[in-house]
Amino acid sequence: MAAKVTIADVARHANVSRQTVSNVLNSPEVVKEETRQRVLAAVEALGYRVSAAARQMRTGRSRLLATRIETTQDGMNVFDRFLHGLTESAAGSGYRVLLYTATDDQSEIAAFDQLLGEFEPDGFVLTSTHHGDARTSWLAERDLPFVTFGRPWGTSEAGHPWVDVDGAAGTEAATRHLLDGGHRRIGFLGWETGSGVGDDRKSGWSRTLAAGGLDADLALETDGTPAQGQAGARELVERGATALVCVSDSVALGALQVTPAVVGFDDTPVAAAIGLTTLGQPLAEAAARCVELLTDRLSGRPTASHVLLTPTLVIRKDP
Amino acid sequence: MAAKVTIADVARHANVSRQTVSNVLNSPEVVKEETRQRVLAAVEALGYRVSAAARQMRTGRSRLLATRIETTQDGMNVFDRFLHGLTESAAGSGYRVLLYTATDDQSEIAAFDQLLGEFEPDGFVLTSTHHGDARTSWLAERDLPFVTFGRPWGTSEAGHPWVDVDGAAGTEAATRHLLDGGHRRIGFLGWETGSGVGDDRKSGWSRTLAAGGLDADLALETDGTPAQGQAGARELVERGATALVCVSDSVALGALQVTPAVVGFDDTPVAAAIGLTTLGQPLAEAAARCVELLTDRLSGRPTASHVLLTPTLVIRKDP
DNA sequence: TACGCCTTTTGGATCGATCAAACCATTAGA
DNA sequence: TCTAATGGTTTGATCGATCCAAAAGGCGTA
Repeated sequence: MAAKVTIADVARHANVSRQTVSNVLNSPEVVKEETRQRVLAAVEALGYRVSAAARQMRTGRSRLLATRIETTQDGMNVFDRFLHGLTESAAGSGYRVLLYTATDDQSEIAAFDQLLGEFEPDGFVLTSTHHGDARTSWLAERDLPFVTFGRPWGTSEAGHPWVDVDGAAGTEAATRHLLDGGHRRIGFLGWETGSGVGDDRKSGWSRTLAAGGLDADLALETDGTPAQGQAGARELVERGATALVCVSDSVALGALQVTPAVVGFDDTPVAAAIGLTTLGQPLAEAAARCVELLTDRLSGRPTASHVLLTPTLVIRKDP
Repeated sequence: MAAKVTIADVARHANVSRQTVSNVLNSPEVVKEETRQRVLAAVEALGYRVSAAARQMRTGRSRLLATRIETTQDGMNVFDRFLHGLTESAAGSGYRVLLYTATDDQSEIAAFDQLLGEFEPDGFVLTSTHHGDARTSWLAERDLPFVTFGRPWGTSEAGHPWVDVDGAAGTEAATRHLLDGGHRRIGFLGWETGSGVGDDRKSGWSRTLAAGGLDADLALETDGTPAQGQAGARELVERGATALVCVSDSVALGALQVTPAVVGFDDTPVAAAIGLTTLGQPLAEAAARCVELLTDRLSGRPTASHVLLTPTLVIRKDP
């Protein structure tokens, strides 16, 4: 294994001092162009890379972003694609993604505490925000940099930057698509009331029907499984529904057993595989925006307070 | 934000020297029990945690494991569950998982090089091994610690530790299950020859039929999509097949449009959602074994050369 | 009492990068 | 001519944990 190349080696090779090398890398504008070139050539020649540990020692910044890797409950989630985008965007800004696991808010806070003591990540990216989220207040109290993918539900205060996908806009597009297809009795299969995401998605459906002068009375709550999706779909169809907007692909999958005019949400692999029309979230962009908000804040640049992205209707069969 | 607690603070609080605190944490056996207790109490009281950066500076070990986050091609993959297990097991051994992205072997090697210079991960976990894998030889040449999830295909040398799931054993179980169900003409839908994983899975099917005195003649290659799965299934059924073993859930999904007696591979969310019988990989255990092999090697303990796990047949409907 | 042996503790040096401040020319201003 | 300012570069000190060599303390034995 090649011996480690330090900043002193580069300095020697370029006939300058350590500090000058450091300046070339961190504040190029204070170094004379000719020297800069010479140092860069030495860096190249020796294959020098800054030691993250040594830099962190001195500056207190680790260039690490921490995020929780979620347990795939029903597996039809979207997190892995988000995580991929996050890793890619972070790398583009010179950051790396560090993973941790947690089972609930409290254990996640414990993970924050431990990570901050050991690896000192510069920031956190939180997912699955929910009502009464203990994590955001814990981080905010300590003035630690973080972004959430998911808006802060419940609290009126927008105390921290967030990125989210506009669920209501999505279901509005879905509902309009079904209306365009000639449907007039369009139902909605949702989650239990109180889930921020679920309520948001439902609102897009109801407001679109209302805008069209139609009753938004065909709605049912489910636990999110295909089984309950199927049962719910059966009931709504009996009550006159000819088409259904669903809160997730998982629910839609069940509904599809009852009627073909179904729109799901999330564009999971399942939807692609079975040809289900659904709403795709711009996950790579969401991840990029998360990194952007966080790194802006970390470098003291003015930070947008939040970003709301619009999902795309992916049409796979005629309703 | 609370000021950082250093080892010197702990030493002062417990009325001992820095070195004694360090000994309590790293070589407890050399410290008198009473002193040990006093130091641990101080650690607890002050909420002290070792600074990973400072330790790494001195010892050269980062307690970081790096792994690539894969792009979900057709999305029906298994990697996210493996990654979750990896993060959890690593944490249990005092390691953290650091992510990077890459598009091919060469860019992954570039990522190795960069990471080794900057964050100095103690080891790598590689997935998706394949014939002529440039990554393993690069790492092996430099004597860097790594494990692969996936056996080294092609090369006879077992030069590095690996963990894999026995695909042949899986398809053998699947084929036997179909035989038990009364089927005698069982087909196989695979990938193109040359894919190590695909050939392995096919071999379990053919050897089981051979052992039962049956011809293993109903086999076709596909590109792995549901579309080709469906086309292939149609052809095999025309040629007399009454049941099909498939190389993946994705292929099985297509085959399912043709005949109900289908077994998939991977137990993806799709399989669970549509009630497909399939082979589940013990991903959490595979991840745990990867961490075990790697940390054994890192601490100089004797290391098993490899681990081969057996998949489980998940029966969801009668063939 | 002196000596050696063993356990436990101590102070200094070190890892590599960056900060703060000093240094050296050279030029502009009084 | 002298001082002040400027641009460009260099020199020590530092971050926190660990390694190293060596000192201090306790105990038993000659």
